[in-house]
Amino acid sequence: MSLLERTRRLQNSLKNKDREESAEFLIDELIESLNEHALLYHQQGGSIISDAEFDQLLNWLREMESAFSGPVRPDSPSHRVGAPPSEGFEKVKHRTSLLSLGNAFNGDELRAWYERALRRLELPLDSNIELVSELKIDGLALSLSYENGILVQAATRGDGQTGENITANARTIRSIPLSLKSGGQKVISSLEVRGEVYFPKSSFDQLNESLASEGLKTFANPRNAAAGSLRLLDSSVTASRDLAFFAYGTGPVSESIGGNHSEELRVLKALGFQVNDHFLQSLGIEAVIDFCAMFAGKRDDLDYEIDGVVVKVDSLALQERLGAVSNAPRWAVAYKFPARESTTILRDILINVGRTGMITPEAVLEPVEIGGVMVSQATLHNEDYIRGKDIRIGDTVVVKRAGDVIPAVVASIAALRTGTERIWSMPSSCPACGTLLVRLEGEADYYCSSSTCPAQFMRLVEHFASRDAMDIEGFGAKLAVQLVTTDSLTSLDDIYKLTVDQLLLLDGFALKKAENLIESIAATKSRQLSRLLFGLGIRHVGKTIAELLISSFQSLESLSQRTEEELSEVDGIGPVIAKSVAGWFSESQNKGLVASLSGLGLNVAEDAPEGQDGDLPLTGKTFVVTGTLPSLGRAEAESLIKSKGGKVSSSVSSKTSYLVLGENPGSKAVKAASLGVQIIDETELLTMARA
DNA sequence: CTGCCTCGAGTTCG
DNA sequence: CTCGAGGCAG
Repeated sequence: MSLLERTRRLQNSLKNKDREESAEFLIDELIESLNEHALLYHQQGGSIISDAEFDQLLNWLREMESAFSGPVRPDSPSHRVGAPPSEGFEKVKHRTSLLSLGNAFNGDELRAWYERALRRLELPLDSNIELVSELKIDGLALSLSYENGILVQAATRGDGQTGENITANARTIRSIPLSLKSGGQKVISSLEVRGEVYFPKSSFDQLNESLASEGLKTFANPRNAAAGSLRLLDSSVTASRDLAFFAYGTGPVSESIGGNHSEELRVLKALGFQVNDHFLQSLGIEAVIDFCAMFAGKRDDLDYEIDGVVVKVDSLALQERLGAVSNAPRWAVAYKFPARESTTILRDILINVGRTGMITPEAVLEPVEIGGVMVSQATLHNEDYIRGKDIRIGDTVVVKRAGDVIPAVVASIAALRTGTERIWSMPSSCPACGTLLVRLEGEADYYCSSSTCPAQFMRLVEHFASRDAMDIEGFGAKLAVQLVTTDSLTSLDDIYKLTVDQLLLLDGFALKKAENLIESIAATKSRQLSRLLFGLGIRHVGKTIAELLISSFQSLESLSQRTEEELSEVDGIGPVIAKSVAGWFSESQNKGLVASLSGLGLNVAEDAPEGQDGDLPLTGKTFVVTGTLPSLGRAEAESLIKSKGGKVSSSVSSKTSYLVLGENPGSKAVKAASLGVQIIDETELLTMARA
C-alpha cells in the first residue's frame, strides 16, 4: 500500500473515531507516516499531503500520545520540528532553534489557546492581555545573522535545529538589507532576524509565463517558486528572480531592541527591513478573531500568498513566563485558513465530447478535500495543457480551486514519480462513435467531426433545454442521456413530440412527473426566438450573437435565406460566424428541423425591435455584473439593464462604464479596480435605472 | 499585422 | 471562472 493510501486510511479512522485498531497501533502508524511525509517534504522538496493535513496528523499524534500512558517513542515527530536538511548546501546549526507553531482552525480554538495562556499566567479567564496578530506569509522561513550591522549569514529553517547556508542567494534579495540602518540607535553587535522569503504573486505569474514560453516546467505556486529559487546553486539565477522578504521577529540578540513584540517590529522597520503593515495590536482574543475573518476574505487582494494569521502575546516578559512545549512556544499560535490547494493522485485521464464535438480531457482524481469540498475530477482543457505541464497518469498533482470554485490541476510533482506513471496521449477516435478525431492547423482542440455522434447529440439536447436557451423546467443532463440512449429522441424537434407513455418507460418516471414534464416542455414553445436560435447549437452562435442575429433578421425563415455576404454586413458578424450560420441553414437535415419546429407551433418570428432609445436612463452605458447580488438574480439584473437601454458585457475592460459588485466576487473586481472602472452595488444600479 | 475588446464553450460540487 | 479565438480599429 502506498504512503498516500495508508495516510488516507489513517485519516479516516481518526476522523470517524471508529477506532478498531488499538491506540498503540495508531500511534505507531502516525509516527511512521509522519516521518515519511516529513522526509518527502524536506528532502525532495515536495509533499503529497497539504501542510494543513500534516499539522492535523501531528495534532492527532500529540493528542493520542498524551492520552496514552505508555512512553513516547524516541523517533516520534512530536519531539521534532521536521526532518534533516538535504545535501547541496553547507549545514548551519541555529543558535536557538526555529520553533514551529501550534495551530488553530477556528475561533474556538483561538479562544482555547488564549485561555490556556491566561491560566498558565494565573490570570482571571476574563482578562485582556496585549496581543499582536500578523499575516502568516506563505513562503520560507529564514534566519539572518548580522554582526555589527553587517549581514554575515542567511540560513533556511531546515528542521528547526539545523538549516542550510544560503547566504549568497539571500544577498540577491533586495528587501534583505546587507547592512543595517542605524535606526536612531547604536549599532547592535549581534542580531538575528527571522522572517519569511516569499514570491510576489505578480512576479510569480511573470516567471511562470517566461518558463512556459521557453518550454520549461512551471512552478505550482509562489511558495514552491520561492523555495526553488532560494535553493538554486547559481545565485545569479536567484538574483533574476523577484524574491522578497518580510521580517517578523528576532532570534538571539546581544542587546534588547524592545520590551515587547510590537516594539521589535517597529525597530526592525527602522533598521531597514520590510515589515508587513497589516498587523493588529489588540487587547484580548475577540478582535483577533475578527481580524482573521477579515483577512480570510481579503487574501486575494494581496500580492503575496498568506495561509493564516500568527497571533503572539505582545509582552516579551509574559512570553518568557509562558515558555514553550517541546517544539512550540505557548505564547504564539498560528490560525490557519482552510486550504485551497492540495495534492492528490491522478488516477486516469478520460475524454469528454462537447455538443460541438469539441474534445476535452478530464482528470480523474483520488478524491481530496479542498476548501471544504471533495474534489474528484477537474478539466485538463486540451492536449497542449497536459504536455506543457508534463502531467502523467499516476502522477501526484497539485490541485486548486480557481476563483474558489472550479478545480484545476496546476502542476505535477515529478520528484515523486516511481517510474510506473504513464504518458497520456490523445485517443485517435471518438469514444462515443468511433469517428477519427481531428485537430485543425492552428487550433488548440481536437474535434469529433461526425454529425451523427450520439455523445454530441446528448450534449446538444441538454444545451437546448438549458437555462439560457429554452429553459425547460425539470429537463437536465440526466434526462438528456436517458432520452437519447433509449432512442426516444433522434432530433431536437422530437422533444416536442414526446408523450407521457414514452416517459413512463424511463427510470424514475411516474404519471405525475411525466405529465408535468410534458406540460413544461409545451410551455417553452413561446420562448423568445433568440433563445431557440441559441438552443440550436450552431458553432460560434452563443447567447449574444443569437440576440444580434434575431434583432437583425427577425425570423428563422429570413435568417436561413441570408448569404454569407449578407450576414457579415451585420456589425459584429465576421466571415467565420457568417460561414458557420449560412452553412448550418444550408444542410437539409437542419432545414427539416426548422420546418418541423415551426410546424409544432414554436415561436419562429419576433416583432421588429422598437426604434425608441436615446432617452432611456442607461443608454450608452456598459455594465458587467459579478458575484451574487442581494435581491436580484443575475438574469434579472441583466434584463433590467437591457430594458433601460444599457449594455451588458461579460468581461471588464476600459470600455466598461460600471461594475455591479455582489457578494463573493472573483477576479473581475480586481481588474475593475486596476482599470479605474467605477464599482457600484445593486442599490446604486436600481437608483440609476429608475432615474 | 497587432492589440484591444468581446464572445463562446466547457466546467465542479452540493 | 478561464481559456482560446473572432471581430474590428488603427
